Amino acid sequence: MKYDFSSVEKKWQKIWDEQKTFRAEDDHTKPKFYGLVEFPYPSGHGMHVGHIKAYSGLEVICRKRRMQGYNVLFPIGFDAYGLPTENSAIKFGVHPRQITDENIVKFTNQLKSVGFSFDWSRVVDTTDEDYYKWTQWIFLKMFENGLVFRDKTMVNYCPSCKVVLSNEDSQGGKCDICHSDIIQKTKEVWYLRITEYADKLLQGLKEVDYLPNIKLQQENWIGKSTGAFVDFRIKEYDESLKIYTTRPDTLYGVTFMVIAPEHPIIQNHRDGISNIDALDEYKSECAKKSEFERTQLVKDKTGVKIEGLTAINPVTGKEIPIYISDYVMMGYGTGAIMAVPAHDTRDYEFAKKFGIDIIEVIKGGDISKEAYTGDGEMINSGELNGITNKKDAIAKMLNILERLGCGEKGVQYKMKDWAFNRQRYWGEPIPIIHCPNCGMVAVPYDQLPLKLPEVKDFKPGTDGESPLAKIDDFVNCKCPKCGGNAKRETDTMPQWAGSSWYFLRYCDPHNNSEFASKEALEYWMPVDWYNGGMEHVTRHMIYSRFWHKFLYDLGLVPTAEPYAKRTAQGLILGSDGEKMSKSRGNVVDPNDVVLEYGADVLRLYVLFMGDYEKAAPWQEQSIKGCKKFLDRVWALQDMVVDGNEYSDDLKSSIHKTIKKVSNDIENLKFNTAIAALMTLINEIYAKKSITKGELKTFITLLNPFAPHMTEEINELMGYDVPLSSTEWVSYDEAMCVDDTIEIVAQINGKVKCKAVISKDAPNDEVISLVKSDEKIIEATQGKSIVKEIYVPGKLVNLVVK
RNA sequence: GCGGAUAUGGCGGAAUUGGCAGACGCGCUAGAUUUAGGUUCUAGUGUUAAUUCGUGCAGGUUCAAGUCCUGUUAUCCGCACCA
Repeated sequence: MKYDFSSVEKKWQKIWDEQKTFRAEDDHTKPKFYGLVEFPYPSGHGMHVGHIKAYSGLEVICRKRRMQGYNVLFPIGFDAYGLPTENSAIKFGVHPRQITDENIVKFTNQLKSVGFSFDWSRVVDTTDEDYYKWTQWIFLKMFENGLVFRDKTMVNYCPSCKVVLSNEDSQGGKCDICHSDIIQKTKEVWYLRITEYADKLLQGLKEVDYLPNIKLQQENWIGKSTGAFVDFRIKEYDESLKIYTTRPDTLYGVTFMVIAPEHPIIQNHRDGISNIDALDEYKSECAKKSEFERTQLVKDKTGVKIEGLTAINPVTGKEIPIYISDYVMMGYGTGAIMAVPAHDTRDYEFAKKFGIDIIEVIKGGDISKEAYTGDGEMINSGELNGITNKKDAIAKMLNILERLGCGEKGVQYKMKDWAFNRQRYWGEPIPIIHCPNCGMVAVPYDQLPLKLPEVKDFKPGTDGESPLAKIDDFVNCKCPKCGGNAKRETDTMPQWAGSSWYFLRYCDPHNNSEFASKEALEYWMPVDWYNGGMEHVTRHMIYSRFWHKFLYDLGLVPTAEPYAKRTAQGLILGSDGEKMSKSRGNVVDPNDVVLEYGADVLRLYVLFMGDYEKAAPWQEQSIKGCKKFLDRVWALQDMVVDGNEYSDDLKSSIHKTIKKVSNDIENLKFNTAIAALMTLINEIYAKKSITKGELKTFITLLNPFAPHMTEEINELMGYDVPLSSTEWVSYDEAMCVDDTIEIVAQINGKVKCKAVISKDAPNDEVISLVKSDEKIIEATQGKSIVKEIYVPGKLVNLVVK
């Protein structure tokens, strides 16, 4: 009987849909498991095989958890605000709402066609009024609590199109649309004070189970550094220039200072600077580069010396020049640095180019050739001379600075506050009103959601305004405080907003009075296991942890951390080994695979193709192996003999397979779990028969991977209870241990022969057995055995001379 | 430049974490079945004349290294020159 995957898969998908098989239960007394995958952005291209791989991992784990008796919440939704939708709306003149709805339908059908066991009653759509009402609500709570502020920033601006552009749309300093030169323009924008949570975000990592490299990336992103703030007196004025350094120990080696071109001290003393024109020109040249580009142009340091401002090194009392250069950023530290050319590569390059003194203060390198950044004995450093330990040197210097009253210990974070706005239509409107009398006023909570108004033209407004700015009905309003005429904020929130709390909404998605009820949150939170892409472990995860921690501080969520565990899957590359992309033309559409091979084969293949956590290229040929395997599983039905027991010659293998599959699934080692099932089926084929009980175990183990076929076999075997409600199989540890073991005999580490021994044979017996082997005798002839090593159950190694 | 990773047969990848390198799958070879092709089944398949050599490259530690250490090269991903 040939397997008709198409009709069988449709049959079971219909049953799951109609019987709501995978709904999370509201019974809060059962043990729960909350498995979360990153919800997709419903793009017009439809799903990507990468989505299938990303979801298949936790899919297998969630199906297994249900079989283990857990009440499982495995939700899905759509992160639907974003530029691509808006751009196609502009291009085709269709409302983004319509495009989004169409795409969501498309994605839903595709996800269902793969048979994912999502709880479809809890779908969340970030662009839904009932959802973004609460996104705005949380934003207002942050506003109330002083975490929202306005400040200036530099944005990529196209003077020809008169719009603000993203970094992506302004690569190479050219506008993506009209190809004219981008300039950096100052604009006042919204910020969320995420830096206030920097330390909490860092500390919180101690209590969660994330992969070590994920933790490391988050730590590096937060980037806590301890150092010192030091004040350098300006000779010409009664003021000082504050810098931040992580290496206060090198203060004696400071021979110049560098400040960011935008540093306010220049504006404050324009009259006293003789070469102000040159500085202005340099500054405007820098304005053409984005911050990222500034980081790229490391090859050649540029800068201009400020004529008219001289700093004084607080410890040596020497006068030192001040330069402006774009390798110093206004956005980190104080926008000014003390330069120690002998011990900092960037400062070294700069000093070489401008002919500035280089003073060695740490022994160990050759500063005539390059900067020495290692440790060593302090020299040329007054009181610090002779200290060899960096920590001690820093401590001593901090003492000196304190005594001189010109410096103190300081902590800096790389992390910047979160620029929380976009000048675009398709996003959550920021619920703030600008009143000429009262300033910034929150939209009252009872007026939420502040709905996105209907517009005809979604194009960005000119002069960097949002399209909403063109709608008078929306903009003009009354101030909720004083009742006077006021104007609404017209910026919308960035795409990251909606995804910063979606996991909370899943707990109670239809609640109209709260973002989620306390009971639901207390039962379901935290997320037990979150899996997603490596590209989201910094931004999305840090942003959402920040929102969650904020809500925790308000007592609105029960746990300090949202995600108890986080893993990440590797990319699926194209068959050419390159990243899949439209432009390379190597994209695989999961639909095609479902149509040609079936959903079970697709699911199996994405998990079998390689280590789940590593990137692997798509190989059309290899899919056939998975197809063949499932065909062999189907054909097992022709070999069934009666009996619910495991037969003697398969017993041990079955127990071992149960153990391996069970453990491998927990460790995301799906490829080896599947390989173990393949090995077992090879054994069954060699034997040409399988008992009913053995087959039942086999399809139970395979069910999370290939649910359609296994449910069908289960039904054909006459079982009333579907596998989805069947208990996961257990194994007997004693059955996994063999009575006899094969050990290896080595001479000087090279394998010479093998021997089969009983599992509890004493050491002496094993060694003498090995020594009596012909090959060993031959190899040891005329030589003396210097050492005998026996690793129980593994090998014997004889060292001979 | 900084940060994170990766490198094993013709290919995708295994290797219980220092103990038989190449599980499992693809591909390939031969045989069986089939009118033929496909499918399916069976056997073989790193390399070598070898008891040889073999996990990007060069060293080192060890009785024993894909695995640990030092250096190095290449590729991929992320980035905010992080002082």
